[in-house]
Amino acid sequence: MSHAAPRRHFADRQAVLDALAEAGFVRLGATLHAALTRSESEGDFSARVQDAVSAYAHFATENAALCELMNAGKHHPGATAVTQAAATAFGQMTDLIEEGQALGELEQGDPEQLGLILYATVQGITTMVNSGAVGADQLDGLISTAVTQFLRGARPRT
Amino acid sequence: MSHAAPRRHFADRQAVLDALAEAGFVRLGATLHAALTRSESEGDFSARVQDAVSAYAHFATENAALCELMNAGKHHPGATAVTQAAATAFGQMTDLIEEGQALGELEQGDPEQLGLILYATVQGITTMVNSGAVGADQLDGLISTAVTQFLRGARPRT
DNA sequence: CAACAGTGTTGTCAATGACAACATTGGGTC
DNA sequence: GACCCAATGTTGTCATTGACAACACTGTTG
Repeated sequence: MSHAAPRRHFADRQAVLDALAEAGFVRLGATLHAALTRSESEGDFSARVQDAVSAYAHFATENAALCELMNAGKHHPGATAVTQAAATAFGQMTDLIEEGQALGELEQGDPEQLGLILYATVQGITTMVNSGAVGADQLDGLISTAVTQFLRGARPRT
Repeated sequence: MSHAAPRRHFADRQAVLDALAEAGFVRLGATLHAALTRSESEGDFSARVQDAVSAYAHFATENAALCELMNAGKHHPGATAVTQAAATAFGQMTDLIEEGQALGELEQGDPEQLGLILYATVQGITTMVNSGAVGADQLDGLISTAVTQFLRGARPRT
């Protein structure tokens, strides 16, 4: 391969990064899907959330650079493929929240907002692990505590 | 100024970024301090947390590029100044958590871990706002909901 | 004064992202 | 089968950028 060959397939550097980010979101979506399918009719709701979030967290720490790309959001304006892949992955979070609401485990309210908060929490934790601000050995404990507290905090008031 | 002048003061590009990140953490620390001092003996604990977190969130969205630098963690190995400035800023979160524990508003447990989760949540939300994944108009609502749920989720079990 | 530390200046280098011009190839059309 | 065209790859060049060396100026200090 010559140094200029990629130009045939990608307009510029950013296009390459966009494609990588898109692929990353697809893989992340698949990872989440696998985690959610695995625990489908087994385990209670909180275990399902723990599994999904844990899967996300490990994906994020095992693909640190990729995740940086994904959440950097420096995509080409109009890079719909990236946005769409992200939305698909994220949609599973929203679905999970709706599931919890239907089960009476989570309070009513915009599922997107709840999902966003959970997603953001995981993302924040993994970012700190990836940046070295927090030791990787703390990841599982943090995630588990965060999810537990999220579930408690979003539980319907009796 | 000539193009090479900065080299007299910074070993390389990364050193410049490190210095910027450090200054950012100092400013963030000051912002947090101001928010916490302002509400010192006025308003209940949850209002104090809301204020502090809101201050952080706005700092992060108004200084998006700076915050990216700060949490990127690509600092020179041994850039203690950055790490220390970050710890100072972060320490205020921990202090606030301890305050809540003393007031009986938060459950006992490692205050660092609780603070980390709160910090990470805010960080995750602001990252998504900064990347455009979430509209800036949703920031306040998300932060407020997140803090409320955090406080509920970390409340001592009666 | 003389030496020196601190700072600024010019000039150059290697790496990198972007680009143009040309070559190869394989499938489709007449 | 001859021809054409689109897809892909190649070489070469350019501007930008981070890094660096060599030299110049200035103020302080012995």
